[in-house]
Amino acid sequence: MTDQSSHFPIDYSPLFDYFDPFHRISQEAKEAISAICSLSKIPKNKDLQSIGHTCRTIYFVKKGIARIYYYKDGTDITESFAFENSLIARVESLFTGKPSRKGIQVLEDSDFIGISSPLLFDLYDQFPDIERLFRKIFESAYVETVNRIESLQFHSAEERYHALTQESPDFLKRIPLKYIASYLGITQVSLSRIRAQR
Amino acid sequence: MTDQSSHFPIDYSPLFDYFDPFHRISQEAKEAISAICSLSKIPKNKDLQSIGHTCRTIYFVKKGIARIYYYKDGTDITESFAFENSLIARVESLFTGKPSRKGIQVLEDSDFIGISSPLLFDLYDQFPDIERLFRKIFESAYVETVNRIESLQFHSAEERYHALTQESPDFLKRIPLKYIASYLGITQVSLSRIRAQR
DNA sequence: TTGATTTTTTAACATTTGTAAAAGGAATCG
DNA sequence: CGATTCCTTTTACAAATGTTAAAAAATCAA
Repeated sequence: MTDQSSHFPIDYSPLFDYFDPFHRISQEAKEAISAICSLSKIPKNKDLQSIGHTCRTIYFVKKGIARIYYYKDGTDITESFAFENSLIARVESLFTGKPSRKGIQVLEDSDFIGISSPLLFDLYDQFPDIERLFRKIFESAYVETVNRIESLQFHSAEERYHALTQESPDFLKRIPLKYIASYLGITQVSLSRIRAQR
Repeated sequence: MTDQSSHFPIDYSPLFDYFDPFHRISQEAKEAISAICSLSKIPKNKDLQSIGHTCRTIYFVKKGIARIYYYKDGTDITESFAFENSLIARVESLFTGKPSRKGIQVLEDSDFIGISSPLLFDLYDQFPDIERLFRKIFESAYVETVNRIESLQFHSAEERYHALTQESPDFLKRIPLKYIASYLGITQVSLSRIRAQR
């Protein structure tokens, strides 16, 4: 089966292992979350979510890599990447309910656990611990985003590239450089130049 | 009284008017929040919070303007501004509990309502609606930050400047250009050049 | 494997942005 | 008011990054 959602029995343990450090929730709460999840297997280079649709699913990357991208004057720009054991969602659409100009594309054959966001938000009323869990998850994502601004605002492209190679060497091995360039806010040509410097 | 906190009777209505569109809370909840607030009056150019301290207060700007700033290789960089009727906090410290390399400086004689964050987080257990209110406030701030990344990542300095003049003409009237330049991620000289272009 | 396609690098030149220093203006304070 | 200080602009030059096109390298599919 490819490019399909499934309701076959799914192993949710990686998801709950990911949740645990943020906030512990009851077994009952875990079951409530499981009930609003489904598995998606997406082949390399396909879109998990297409440009123009409103984000109503929060994805957990079980296997593979994905990126959020959009077009600016016809050129493809990568906003962010997500690796195994992390969440990915177009938050500006998730939290506003407006259609997103961004899409999510898969860079390797990947498996996702999709959590329905409208159903999740309904669970918040019933399970305050689920609300607290996701509050903490998004607070943490917010902090990462603030740190990223600092990087874009006043580090040179070269500094940003070298920081990336140190923090996540995996990036360079598994992601095409053309995607890394726009993620760093520069062109492919500039990135090649930086790489050639030593 | 200047540069001092006060527990004199404070008019909290602007704060609760600001909260309302995010999430309605009970009168009891409002009183609980009021009980953990205090007023700070800070004169122009002074620091509301200094570099190196851990953020334990969320500020509401009642009057005036403030900015979050830090030093990169000795040069002063503005991360963000806050005007009347908005919140300001160094979230990377607020949510991690670590000391902040950033400070908050006041650009005009200003009045703030300071909300103690440890006491606020305690209220979350007692008042789920307060937790929900702040969850929504920070989700909204998160969305703004994501949009700012897009601006820094793939708009030119000139585009960013013109976007700013359109979105918030007030910026230009009330904030020294040297602070606007670093906020846009460029030097004062570059900003002057852009401004001179027409 | 071969051939086709995609990705990455290189080159040459244009444009943008940075740096340092000086000059002009504006605000502040006694 | 005058003097000082701070802010903004201007100038000249340097460095970084963008643009376009082509070559080289890597990847993919038959």
